[in-house]
Amino acid sequence: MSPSARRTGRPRSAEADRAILGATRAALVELGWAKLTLGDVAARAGVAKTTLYRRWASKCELVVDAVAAVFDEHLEAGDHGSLHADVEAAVIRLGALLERPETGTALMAVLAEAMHDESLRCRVRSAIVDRQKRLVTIGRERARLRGELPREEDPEASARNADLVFDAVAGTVLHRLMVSAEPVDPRWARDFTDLLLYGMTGADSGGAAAAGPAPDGAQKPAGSV
Amino acid sequence: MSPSARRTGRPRSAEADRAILGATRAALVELGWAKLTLGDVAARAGVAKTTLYRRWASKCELVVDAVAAVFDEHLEAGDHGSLHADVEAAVIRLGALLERPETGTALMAVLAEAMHDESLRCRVRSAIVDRQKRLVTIGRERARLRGELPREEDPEASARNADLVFDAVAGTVLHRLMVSAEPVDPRWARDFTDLLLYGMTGADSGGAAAAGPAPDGAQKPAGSV
DNA sequence: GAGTTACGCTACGGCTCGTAGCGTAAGGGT
DNA sequence: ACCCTTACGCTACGAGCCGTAGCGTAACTC
Repeated sequence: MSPSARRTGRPRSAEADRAILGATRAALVELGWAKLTLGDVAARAGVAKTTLYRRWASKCELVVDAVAAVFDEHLEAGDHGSLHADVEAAVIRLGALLERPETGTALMAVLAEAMHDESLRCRVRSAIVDRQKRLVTIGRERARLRGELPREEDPEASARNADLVFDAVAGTVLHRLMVSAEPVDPRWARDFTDLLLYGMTGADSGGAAAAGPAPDGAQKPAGSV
Repeated sequence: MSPSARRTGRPRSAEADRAILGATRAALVELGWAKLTLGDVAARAGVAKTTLYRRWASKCELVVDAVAAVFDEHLEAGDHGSLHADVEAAVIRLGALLERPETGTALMAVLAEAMHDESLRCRVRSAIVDRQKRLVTIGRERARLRGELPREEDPEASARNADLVFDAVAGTVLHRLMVSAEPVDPRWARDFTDLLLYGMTGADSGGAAAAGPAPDGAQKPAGSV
């Protein structure tokens, strides 16, 4: 089982892997989850159907890997100077990622199927979720060093809060795109970031100005740079 | 097509409808979306497969209706006395709804499929989303009357904010349950409500501390009843 | 070269799909 | 009561995809 156990024999074609995953994404966009057939994927990828079955046991696992590859390409947690800017950038990045027709569709379908398959759920978690969640932890740590967030003594409470923020960011963006079916444009990203940082009571309707929103987008409170 | 056009002939059995929708939910829990077959649903419901096809053109539409029926049973926007209590109650209610294995699974799968089917997306929207969204509008209106939220002159901005809050509430709860796979328990509901109302800077770790802006809603610590 | 593993190809039983055809049940119109 | 209309249950069917097995060949290690 160890990696060295596979030193002998003909190695698996790495190009076949890439072709299959790419074909999976392409087929997903054209056909959708329900009509996606593994035979079709194999044909698009130019490999035999049996080759595909030798590597992935089910449609779900194949799609998870296909999507995870896209997520991995867009993993970054750059420092944008402030908590507000970091959150806003993460929202934009995640939105752009999920706006790809292949990504959102596949993710939703896989998550639905993972409800009945514990191993699949673990696969999703390790391949996608945990990696994204790390970005939240990093961003919060940076904000704490900047003094934008209070120090937290209790590590367990800190983890709870990180999970909460992650669910809030990822879930809201996902819902915006998948359910409400509206784009994650810059204005929405800013509004949402304001909501996340300052809450409904402080961020609504342009914040301080109850008389009307300030279109010039004057930075709301003192928090930003 | 008018309702009066169907006055003649044998009427459709309302009981068959209920049996089919119930059987769909049951099968969904046991088998999941992928393995759910219409033939199986028909058998469980005690109706002929052809009867099922006469009413629903596809698996998606059937499941949408099956889930929408559950959502309809739990639509309420009771006044809990404060914006905080209203939001918290909505989170709990939505969480309980989506915690049912049939509901969450089905919703995710249907949403995934709706990416490729505009008519299906409309069906989901009118059957589920819009009705839930109305609750947000009602709650915000009540909060405005209480003075918990500022008045909003611009109806377009108000609608934008309502959509944002809806995406935040529904999306975060959905993500918590489907992706993070953790329960919506009372503590989480309270933490999330705090986040929504007072923001990351004000709600974290129970302190209005540090550098964050002081939320004008000073009732936060005493908020939990 | 011998051994090992992956690949492409073909073929197959099994299952589900969605539809068609038929006879029957349950209402409305006169 | 009688027809008309529509829905129902049942059976059967072609079509498509699934997932596997078997075979010969290709690629790489020792």
